[in-house]
Amino acid sequence: MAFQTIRGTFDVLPDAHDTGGSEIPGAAAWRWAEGVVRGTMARFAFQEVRTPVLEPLDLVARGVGATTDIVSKEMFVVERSKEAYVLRPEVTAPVMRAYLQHHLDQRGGAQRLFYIGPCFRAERPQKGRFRQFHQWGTELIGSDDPGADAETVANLRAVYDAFGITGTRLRLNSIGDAADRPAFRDALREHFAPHADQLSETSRQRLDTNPLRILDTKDPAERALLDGAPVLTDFLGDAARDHHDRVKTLLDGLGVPYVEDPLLVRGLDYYTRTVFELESDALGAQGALAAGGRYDGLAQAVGSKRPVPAVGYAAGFERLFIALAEAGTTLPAAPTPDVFLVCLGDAAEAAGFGIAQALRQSGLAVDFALGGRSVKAQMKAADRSGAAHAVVIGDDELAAGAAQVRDLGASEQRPVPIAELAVVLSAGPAARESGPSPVHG
RNA sequence: GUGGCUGUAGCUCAGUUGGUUAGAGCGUCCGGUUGUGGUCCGGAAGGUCGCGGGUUCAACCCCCGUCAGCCACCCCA
Repeated sequence: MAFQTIRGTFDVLPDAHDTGGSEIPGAAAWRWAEGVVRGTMARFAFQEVRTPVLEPLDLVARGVGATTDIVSKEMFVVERSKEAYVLRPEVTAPVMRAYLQHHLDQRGGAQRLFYIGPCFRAERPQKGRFRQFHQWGTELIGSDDPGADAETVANLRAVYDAFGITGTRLRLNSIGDAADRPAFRDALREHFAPHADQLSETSRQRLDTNPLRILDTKDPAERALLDGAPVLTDFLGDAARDHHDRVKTLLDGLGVPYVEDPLLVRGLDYYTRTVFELESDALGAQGALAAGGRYDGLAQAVGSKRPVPAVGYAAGFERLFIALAEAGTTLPAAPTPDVFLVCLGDAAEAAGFGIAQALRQSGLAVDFALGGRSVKAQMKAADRSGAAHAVVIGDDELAAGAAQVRDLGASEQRPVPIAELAVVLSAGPAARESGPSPVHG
């Protein structure tokens, strides 16, 4: 085997396969999952946008934040003609870029947008963590109303409900407005400074660059220092506090469950006020299924003259599939043809192409073996294809003008005039459109 | 980026204290007389034992490096 997928990437094949630990669902499962997402988005009146995989490096650096891990060490940078591009590590900054570039505010009102697509981060691969991974997410741009936050969270929950995934926990917090942050940062620094020697090297750096990040440390020793540390909630300005309260009231009214977590912060710089994360205990270290929040500061960070309030979330397909597997959900298998054509001899094979074409034009999915294999081999292939019927054509059938139609399930066959094949075969179980549904168990 | 574990046919795995033609099951292909599958029987193809060095008369087995996967950390979806 000469070439292989590069580290942390994978192929999607007709059937599921695994990379050694992570099960990669087949293409039909991906299509189905994307369809479930699209269905939910439609019900929330979110509309799709598709942005390039390649974006200007500066957009990401300024949008996501230069001190973040993503920008400082996980970007795939592409250089060409002195321009620096990156394979997008997330899609929020690109969508905001598109919103500003195309003046989507001129469509009127807040824009309810969603996306589905690949992202790239040069992290060390693990189960549920790839270098090319796939996300869907929403961006509700142009509204500072708490209702926008509530809609976003409600949408997130609705998607996972549609997938039948239970046992998740939605953590919610407010990190306040940019103006609230300095006082809190100072308070944090004051709190940690005396214990700097007990902090890890990275935390000590963060004390300088981004003290909020120390809050979500998992280091037990550092967690101990969190006792008595200043609480973000106490530093919220009136506007942010009121906003947060109204978001919670709306979610309570909707019956959307969440838990408040004053230690929840986000790794990306653009967040303001509302932040949340959906996690599952079933996923091990990759517990985060989805995360998001409000990012009122992003637009200006990427060059807008006016502030543009917005809120959204991003969710990972790879982790969704792990959660679906944990839930015992059966994913759709590759589609099967309706008919498998078995041709004996050159004349029959020549006629077979015409018959296949006619059946296909009538809407049937038709497969057949190329290259004149033995009847036995062709029948075996027909069986394996999953087709409901095999249509056998040989010299006898051509002479009689009638093919043998074999019901592969019942093992019965009868002659059918070639001209009537399309009608007869279409009369069967032709509910192929919607495809199989997953079974929850 | 750090640490640990793993790496033999398409898949799941065997492979004796290093010993000379590396095996099995499943799968694939062909066949079991002239045109019929899912069972059965027979046969075949398929492996530079992840890759590269080293030790040795001799290495899939030992040593070093490297790549990849997995797990944890970090971080994140």
